[in-house]
Amino acid sequence: MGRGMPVPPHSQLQLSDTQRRVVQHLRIHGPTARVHLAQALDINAATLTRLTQQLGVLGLIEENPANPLTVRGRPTIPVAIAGHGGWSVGATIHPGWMELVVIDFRGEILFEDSRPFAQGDPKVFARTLDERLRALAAERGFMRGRFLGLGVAVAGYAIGGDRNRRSVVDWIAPWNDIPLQDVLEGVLDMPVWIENDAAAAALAEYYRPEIMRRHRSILVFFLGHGVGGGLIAERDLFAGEFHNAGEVGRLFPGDMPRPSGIDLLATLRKAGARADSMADLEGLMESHHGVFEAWIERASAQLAMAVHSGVAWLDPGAVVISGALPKTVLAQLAAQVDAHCNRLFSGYQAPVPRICASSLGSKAVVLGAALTPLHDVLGSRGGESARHSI
Amino acid sequence: MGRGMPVPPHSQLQLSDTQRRVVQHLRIHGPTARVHLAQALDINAATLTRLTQQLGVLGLIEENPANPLTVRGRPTIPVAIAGHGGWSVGATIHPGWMELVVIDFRGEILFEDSRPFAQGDPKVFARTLDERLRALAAERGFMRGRFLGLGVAVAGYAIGGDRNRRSVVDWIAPWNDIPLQDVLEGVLDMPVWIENDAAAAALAEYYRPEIMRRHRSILVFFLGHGVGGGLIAERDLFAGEFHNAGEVGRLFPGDMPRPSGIDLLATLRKAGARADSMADLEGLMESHHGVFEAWIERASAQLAMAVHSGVAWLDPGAVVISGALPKTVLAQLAAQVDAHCNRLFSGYQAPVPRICASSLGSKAVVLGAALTPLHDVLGSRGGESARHSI
DNA sequence: CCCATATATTTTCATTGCGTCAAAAAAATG
DNA sequence: CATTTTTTTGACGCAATGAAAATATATGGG
Repeated sequence: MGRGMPVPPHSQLQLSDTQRRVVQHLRIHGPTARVHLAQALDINAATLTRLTQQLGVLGLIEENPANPLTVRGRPTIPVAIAGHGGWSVGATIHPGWMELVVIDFRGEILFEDSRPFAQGDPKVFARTLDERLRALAAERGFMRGRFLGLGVAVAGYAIGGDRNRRSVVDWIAPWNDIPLQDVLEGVLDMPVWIENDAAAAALAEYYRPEIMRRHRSILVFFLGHGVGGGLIAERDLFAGEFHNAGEVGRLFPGDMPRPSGIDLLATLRKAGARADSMADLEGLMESHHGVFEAWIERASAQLAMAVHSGVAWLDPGAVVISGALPKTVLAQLAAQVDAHCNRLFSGYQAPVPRICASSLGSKAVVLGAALTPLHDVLGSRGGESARHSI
Repeated sequence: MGRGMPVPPHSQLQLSDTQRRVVQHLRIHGPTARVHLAQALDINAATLTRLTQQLGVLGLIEENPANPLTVRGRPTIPVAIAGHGGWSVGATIHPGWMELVVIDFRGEILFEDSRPFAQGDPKVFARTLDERLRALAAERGFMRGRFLGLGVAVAGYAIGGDRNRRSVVDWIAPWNDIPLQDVLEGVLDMPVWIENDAAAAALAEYYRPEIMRRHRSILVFFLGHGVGGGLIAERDLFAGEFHNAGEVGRLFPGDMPRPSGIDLLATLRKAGARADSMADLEGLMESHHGVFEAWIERASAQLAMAVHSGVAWLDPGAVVISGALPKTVLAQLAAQVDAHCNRLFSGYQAPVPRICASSLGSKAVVLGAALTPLHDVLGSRGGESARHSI
């Protein structure tokens, strides 16, 4: 796996269909010997050698230490997604602060940071990010040319079928209805992807090996400031005709409380607790056990409705309940939704999806943001397609 | 567009990616001159000439009569999907009778037939079909080698994630949980596709030019014996992880009346009308106007719920209400569902889907069955992929 | 230790599909 | 008949892939 021609910056990376297939197989099945890759992908061994060489030069894959031997003959050397070939950045904005992660091509988090950010202006956001990245390049050797791009997760839906122009919640009013991709790319010199926060979370949940290995399609809920959904169909993020697939917040009428993190906080406050932010939740669980119980019961009934309809339409392999809530809360929610659904699905011979809780927690959104470039360039069919509207 | 080498039977037809792109463009945009095709598909004019030659030899496309001229120079000759290059068969089974259509590559119905069929046995079904096709070959020159395949629409959901093994309604009990594709292919010597009836209907609705030209994703309801749904995502039939996407019958609890054709019949009978089959509906519309009105009101409220959730999850470009009901009934249903949904979607800046009634009526299912082979071989990405369960 | 055997990987060579270019042919108008 | 535009054809190159031969690296047995 030598080093020949100079490698172009990753921001211009474009893989062929076959190359993408190899990468995707490795991502799903983990380190694999070339023979088995060839077999599984129905690609000639010679072709496969060339493919792995190319991907090696690009820094996308590397050879793993050989397996302990079991048979005679030349031993297999598994190849795997490379850990240090390049990076992707994810960012998202919260009320009053911003979050940032850098991941490698395996999807592992190399660096994470969150800092106060009161200003709404997206240009200031981009400049702050840029600063941070330059500092990181100096401190830890994250070379600029090796960044695939930046994914930004935004809490808001697409307007006019344009994924880059969104109607956003009030605390980031300056982000409303402007061409976010262009604005951010104007400041940062790397490709930018804009994604809905729940959709990003869905991508992150899907990229967990235990999910990806088992399923091709999943449904994800993310309970945070509101409640959102995301949907992976045939291993790809499903956008919908106007880029608003998964906007399940709409399913819960505005005049009733929604099953969201904010709503749990409000419920706790009403019960006399001091709950200002999601970070407080963990600490209140013991003292306000009953309030949590009641809320979980109500929220799970609401979620079960949305799960039920989502499953009927999409027939996913799994449903993941994710969000900025304590893990035990998510787990209880998942269990109760599961119970509700089992009742609804009873007497039905077809396979039904597992309903499970996320283990990523609130990190799902920003991680998913970082995975967006990765997924688009290295994973899904299109590449380039998802970044530009129409 | 000459004729050179002997052409292989269509049952083994396999198009390259580029060939498929050309065919798909023609299907969506109608007859198109080669210059414009080359431009739209970003394919070199020389390459395009070669592609159209190949597709011409295969009998897939043909030259249309030239357009009236507007400018100097050699006039453009539009090419179009050929009408007589080959055929596809669709079949479906109803309580007591079966339905059959033969379509050409444009999707036009060349022949349709329905005949009593009391027996449940799928082998007898296949033999009856085979007989009928042989007779047609003799009478009307439908040569066997020019059949792409047979699509069979079945009212039942897939068991165990196998699209060819289904849990079916009681009046075709012998079809239950057997490998339908194998059984039918054992009798008929052509490739067989098995599809859910509502999914087939969705395909048929999608292939109407006014839909296909405008949208990439749609949601379809089919009201017949029960209620079913089908879903086109990114111009492809979406199957779900276990091949049961669109099973929206589940959304309506079993102990309540569902918004189906059967339910309308039952409602009419309860009101004293003599309504034995869907064919009677048309005649009762005047005499039982009030009953229809009331039913439509109730059914549209039920449907609106399912539409609402489907739209929230999938964000389709359009929703089509189809079924074995009189057109005016479907139209009224669509209008009322639309009204309901507009209420639910109000205050939302994103584009919302049109909700419209089908003009295909009960024919949608069998037509969609016939389109299944066409779609899989000539249209969607895979080709071959959808016919075999993983 | 040396050699036959087994298996994985790499190299070499041929084929195919498609893009480019340039030129010719076709079919109209003025 | 000159001009214009589309379509066809031929020559050629490149990139991707497959088939077969060569090479690498192990085991196992004398």
